[in-house]
This record gives sequence, C-alpha cells and structure tokens, in this order.
Amino acid sequence: MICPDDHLRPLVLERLMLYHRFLSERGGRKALATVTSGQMAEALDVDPTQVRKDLGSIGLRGRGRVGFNATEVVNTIRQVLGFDRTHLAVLVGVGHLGGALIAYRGFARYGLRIVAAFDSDASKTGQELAGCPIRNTRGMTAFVRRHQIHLAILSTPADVAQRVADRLVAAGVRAIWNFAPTRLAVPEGICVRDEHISLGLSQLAYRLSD
Amino acid sequence: MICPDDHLRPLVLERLMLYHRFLSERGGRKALATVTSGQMAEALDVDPTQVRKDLGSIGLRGRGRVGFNATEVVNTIRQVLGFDRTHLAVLVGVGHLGGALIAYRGFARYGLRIVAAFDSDASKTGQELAGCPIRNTRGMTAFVRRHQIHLAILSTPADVAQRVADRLVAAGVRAIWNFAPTRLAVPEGICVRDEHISLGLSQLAYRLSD
DNA sequence: TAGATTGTTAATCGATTAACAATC
DNA sequence: TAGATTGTTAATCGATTAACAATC
Repeated sequence: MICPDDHLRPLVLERLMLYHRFLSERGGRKALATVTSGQMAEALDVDPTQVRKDLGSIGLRGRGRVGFNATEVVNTIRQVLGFDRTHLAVLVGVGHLGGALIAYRGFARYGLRIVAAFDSDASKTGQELAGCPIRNTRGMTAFVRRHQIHLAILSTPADVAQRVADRLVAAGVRAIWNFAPTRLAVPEGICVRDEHISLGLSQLAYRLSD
Repeated sequence: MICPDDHLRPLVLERLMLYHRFLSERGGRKALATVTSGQMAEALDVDPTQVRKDLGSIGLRGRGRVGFNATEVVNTIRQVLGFDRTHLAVLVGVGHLGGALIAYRGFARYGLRIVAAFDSDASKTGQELAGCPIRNTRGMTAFVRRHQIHLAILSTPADVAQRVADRLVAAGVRAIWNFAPTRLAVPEGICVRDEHISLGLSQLAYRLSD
C-alpha cells in the first residue's frame, strides 16, 4: 500500500502536483538523480520543511546530506494522486472554454481521457473536436451509465449547471470538475472541484485599483 | 474613501466576489431589498460570522433584525474590488484557451477589457476574434507601452511564459493573470495570479482512486 | 416588548515556520 | 570526520468558528 495516511488535505495534494511537475518537466535543466527539499522549495516558493513534510506524508524518505531520489518522488506522487490510472470523463457544454478543455493535450499525462462531449446545440452535435465526439445532451445519462463514467467536466452556462450536475450524479458520476460560475449542490460523497476562473479577477482588479 | 483597511487578504477578496455574484445574479429569486448574513452564508456555504466580518472589513454595517442593504453591498464591493473602473488588458498566446478567454463575455462586468491579443503564429495575426485584433508578438512591447496597459493575460505554452512575462513587465505591466502551467519570477511589486487549471486534477484523481 | 440579527471579542482549528537532534 | 540535509517536535501565525452583549 502506497498511501500511509488515510486522507491527504487539498493543499497538500496541490503541492504534490507542483513537485511532480517540477521534477518531471525540468526543461533545460539536467535531470538530476537526486533532489533536495531546498532545491524544490526555492524553485516553487515553498518552505523546505513543508516539502519534507509533504513527501513524508506519502511515505517518501530522503537521505541526510543527499536528498530525495527524484524518480522515486515522481513515481510515488503519480501513484498516490492516481495519475497512473486512466480516468474516463465526459465533458458537458462545448462552448469556447469547453472546446479548449477538449483540445488541451496536457491532461493526458494525468490519466484524464475525455471520451465524449455533450451539448444541447444541434449544430454542434455529430461533429468531432480533437478526436472527441460531440453528442446530444439527450443521450448523456445513458452514455455515462453504459460506460461507467465517474468523472464529468462541466463547462455549461451557470443557469443550467445544477440541472446537468443532478443528471450526471444520478447516472453514477462521482466527481465533477466545475467550470461553470456557480455553486453546485450535490449529495454527500460526491466530489466537486470548482474552477471559477473569474475569481482571479478579484485580486488583480483590487491590486490595480490602489 | 471606501476602503478602511489598508490591505484585504486574498481569501477575503474571493469571498467578496462570491457575495457580489450571489446578490447581483440571483436568477429566479426575488431581488430582495435586504439580505442577512445567514442567507448569504447558507447559499455560499460560508460561516455567517465570516460574512459579517468580510462585509464589516469594507465598511458595510447591517441592521439588527433586518440585515444588509443588498444594493449597497453590491455597489460597495464593486467599488472596493475596482469593478467600476475599466481595466485595459492584453492577452498573449491565442491557442484554444486564449481564444476562449478572448471570447468570454462575462469579464466585461468586472471592468476587464481585452484590447488586443498577441501571438507569434503568423497565420493567426491580422485576424480578429470576437472583435479583438490579433497582432504579432513583435509589436507587443510597443503596444503595451503606448496604450499604458497594466494588466496582461498569459495563455502561452509554459516554456515561453517567463520570457513573455519579462517583456511585459519591462513594458509597464503591473499585474499578470497567468494561465501557463509554470511559475513566473517577477520583480517586487508585480502582482501575479496563477490560474493553473491542471491543479484541480490532483483532488479529483486522488478522490477517484480510493 | 420579544426576538432575530448584528458586531466584536475570545476560543478553536489548521497551516506554516522555526529549532534542532539524527543521519549519511 | 565535518557538515549538509533530513525528520520531527515545538512555536508561530492566520483563518475559522463560537459565544454573547448590543441593536433594531
């Protein structure tokens, strides 16, 4: 068993992802065999103690005066976060943002595979986008059930997001990646991650208005 | 002067934005003249005390047994966050995501106006996207300087993001909305907001892998 | 008035950082 | 060995929540 702790906190998970990215995508730099918490900390603007704690929480041990085995760190994080598995997903709402998410090739390395997209606009359905078929929303529930999809990406307008989420959950979806600018009410046990892009503007506009 | 506190923390700013959205976009619901901290708290899954503290921190006072004046709350948040001003911005990197950001009409209500987009791909430059001209990156620095642009949206590939950011800062940009999956090094005083969409996957994949 | 709601102070909780002996 | 780096415990910091008198 890889994961000694029962439950890793969201902030820890995000930092693990940053460590993973830093170690696996070191463009230009030499791919070193070992890496110290200090090196990771400086590159990612995190406290070195934090790095050691995070790695320790998933069972990784470093060596004094040497540091951590870089490939071991990458592989363990991959396993703990579940990137070594394939996560089948559907996407609902093929607007500009939905299309961008479908076309983005970077998700594949995390095991995410969008197998179908759904939209209520008949002029879009029947086509393909980056190899992903766009279907009519009518068939969504049946598709999700038949293929046992557990993850849905929601990029619909805000006013229909809740209704779509309800149908997805009823069809067996257990996690929703929500790009619609609204809060979703879901049953206990369903995982929702909000990606409310506009929130970023609060900081930027505030800082620019000084 | 509207803002009594010198400095509002990022988490407070995000919640203020949620309150603002809730009160200004209440689709279906009656637009009530007053709203209580309890109503906002329940709708947004925040503690009622938190709501009162946040509103109090920007000078808003409620009335016992009544609550807060809804339009006063909306207007004050708009002013404090700077949504009543126009923020001119450039966008760099017109890929799928960049295009989606240009086309998204929801930013206008926060005062954001993308006046030009830049890309190094000659097949894209010269065109328009949703009324926004796409120009060659060569002219970026001059454009930013000439129009005194203070905000830049970065949606380039990760490997060129730092170079682009350096040029933008040199040209006078003071805030960067970074959608490139990489950390940017910027001088003191420059505000960077990272919108690393992939980070959301850490939570979703982890939860699906139980 | 009675009682729902506020504003504020105190307590709790969790996350971050500092200190330092143990390790290689 | 000497000293850089680790793992862990303690201290600090900030954010959230609870308690409650004041208000309308």
